[in-house]
Amino acid sequence: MRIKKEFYRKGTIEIAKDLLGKYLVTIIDGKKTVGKIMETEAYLHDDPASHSFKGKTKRNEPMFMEAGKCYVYFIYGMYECFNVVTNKENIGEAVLIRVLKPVEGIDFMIERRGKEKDLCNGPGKLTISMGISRGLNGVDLSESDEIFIEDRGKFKGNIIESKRIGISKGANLDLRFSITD
DNA sequence: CGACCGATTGACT
DNA sequence: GTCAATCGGTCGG
Repeated sequence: MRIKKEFYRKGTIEIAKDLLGKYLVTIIDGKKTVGKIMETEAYLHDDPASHSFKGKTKRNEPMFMEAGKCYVYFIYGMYECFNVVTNKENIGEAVLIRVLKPVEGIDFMIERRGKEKDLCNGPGKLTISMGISRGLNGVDLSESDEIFIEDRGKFKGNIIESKRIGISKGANLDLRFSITD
């Protein structure tokens, strides 16, 4: 069932861990796709690597909205990355979804990606496969019919903590969380 | 206004 | 392993 608003009212790191094993669902253009969340990364307000570090701007404004909203940003001129906004309004924190395991609508993912491999194993890839774009910025995950997260229960396993990758600024804190299948 | 650069990816050595 | 692609946000003049 769909995760309720209360889920997002916890600490950012706790949410980053709790999102593992949950299912991200999008219904864009009537095409339903579902992916199991396999890897996340936490971005905190006092973190030099976070977009929110230097305060609110036009770009990162969704990060400062209430918990449970979407933050989608455009990066490197060609990719978009999907985040779940956390913490209270006016505190810019979020959890980046890095890796999904395709579960439903795989044909739609292949159609959007134009290839059959590597559909969701990276933050820029999963947004393409799931049909996520900047138009979803500020959308509430507990209310939208286009994008939401489901808890299908049953996940049990070890959470692996590791250093974040692909960033130049900031300490290599253990803010990256993943599970195996 | 111009210059720089990024929470990435894919192609290539 | 290396590196170019590509463009909106941000910052300095």
